[in-house]
Amino acid sequence: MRGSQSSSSHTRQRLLEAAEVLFVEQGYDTMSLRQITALAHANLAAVNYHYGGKEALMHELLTLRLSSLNEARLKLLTACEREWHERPDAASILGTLFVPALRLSRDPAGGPCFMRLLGRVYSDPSPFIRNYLQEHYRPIFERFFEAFSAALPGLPRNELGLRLHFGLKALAGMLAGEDFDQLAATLSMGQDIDDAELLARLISLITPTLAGPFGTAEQVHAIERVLAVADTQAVTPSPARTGRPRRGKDP
Amino acid sequence: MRGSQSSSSHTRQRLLEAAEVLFVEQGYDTMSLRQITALAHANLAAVNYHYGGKEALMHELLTLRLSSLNEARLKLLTACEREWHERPDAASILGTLFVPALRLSRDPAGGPCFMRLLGRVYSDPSPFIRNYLQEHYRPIFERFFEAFSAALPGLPRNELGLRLHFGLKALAGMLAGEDFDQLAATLSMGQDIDDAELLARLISLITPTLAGPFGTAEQVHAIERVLAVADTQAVTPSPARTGRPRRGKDP
DNA sequence: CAACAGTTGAAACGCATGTATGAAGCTAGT
DNA sequence: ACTAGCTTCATACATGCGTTTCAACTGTTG
Repeated sequence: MRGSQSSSSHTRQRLLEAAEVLFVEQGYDTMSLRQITALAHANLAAVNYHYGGKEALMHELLTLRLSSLNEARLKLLTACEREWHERPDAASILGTLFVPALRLSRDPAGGPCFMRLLGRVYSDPSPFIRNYLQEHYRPIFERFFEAFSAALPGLPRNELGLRLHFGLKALAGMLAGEDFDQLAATLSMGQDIDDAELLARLISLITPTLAGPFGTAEQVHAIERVLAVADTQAVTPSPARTGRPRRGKDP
Repeated sequence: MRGSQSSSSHTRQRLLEAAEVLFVEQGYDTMSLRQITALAHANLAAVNYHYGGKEALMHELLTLRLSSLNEARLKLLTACEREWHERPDAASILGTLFVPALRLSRDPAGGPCFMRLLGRVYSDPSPFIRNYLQEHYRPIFERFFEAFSAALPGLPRNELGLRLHFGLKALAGMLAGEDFDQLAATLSMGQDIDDAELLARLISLITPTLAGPFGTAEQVHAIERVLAVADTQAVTPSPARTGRPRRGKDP
């Protein structure tokens, strides 16, 4: 009955690996089944045969990479809340988000470029990826949102949502763009620092956005001075663009 | 010779407006010429006839919307540097970036949803949009980079680039996602505040990222505590996924 | 009126994508 | 050996894209 497909079902694995590489480099929409199957030295139909379609393949990849990460995050947050006698502050909560990610990025089980994958996932514009995250990880997002809310009392919930959205989106954009090692190199500035300090520097980019005051008197004053200078400037007259139709393209 | 095409060359205008709406809502790659021409009640071939292609249409739209903005930004920065007797600090420089944008967003000349357009432009993943920004606005980006560098001495240039990339990308992502008025409503928290305070609050989201210290002792300590808890947790055994091939899709 | 440049219209082209089909190849189990 | 089942292969399909073509239409000009 069975036992035959195990011989060369390495194809399944190679397809997954190829998909991971191409997804990290290009994103979901841009990577094509023909690219994937070519990189995996497999036939075009292989993806549909082994997984049932492009989305199913991606679903498998995402589940493989993200489920253990988010499990670890939840466990870590819960453990910190239980073992400590105080509520975790914002920096600690960010730590429970980043520590598991950093560990997986160095674990072969996390894949060859885990951090860039993470960045892609959180910043990919494709509806399918969006929907996957929405469906699978809204509970854990809400869990961490509540933790942040408890750590930052006095911050209205919509304001907190705004700032979280702001800070984490920026982080995802950076991770997607460049290798994490490169980011780490910039953050460590050539010195040899340990994980705690590295993560602390990364977190220091976000915490001020979360906890910082908004609209200090100094800042308001600075803007008022700029506004005053802007008022002195004449209103730029719109150049009245008048374009003519032209056939074809002009090389 | 002429005079005939002016009768119903409103088509050109309508195409531009439709492209703007669809670009703001979907981005460059996702919006199709068929959508644009349908929304503009024009023929499919109209874009190629009037502009020469999709990219040329977009080029016209971007130039129309962005050239005056960046002109105003440069003028304002230069004016502030000249009129003041001190170098502008980071908040003021951010002000010279945001004040012209805020004005244009309230000026009919800026288009119906200027802020969202701005967000889209700066966060669109399409190579064409990227390339347009790179080619047309690198000088002004470098101009402002130097200004920030002067305002934040002691910050290495690559570290500054990292933080600017971080903060401005996050801002663009937010503007693209939701209407600016909605953002303003959240920032003002229902109260009635003037432009200076509104912009100050917006800027307060970014300045701490730019000027803040990185890796304080407190933060390092917080991370070390999280790392300690993480070490106590057993390494999660990977659930050994064994999937079987399945033909077709399962609805 | 007739000729003409500008504009619109409907249809097709070439290309790339994800998916489906059916024959051929291969590897066991009897 | 041979048959059954899993896997691969080449190929075709339907769809959507940007672009092109050319005929029909429009309003002005000589």
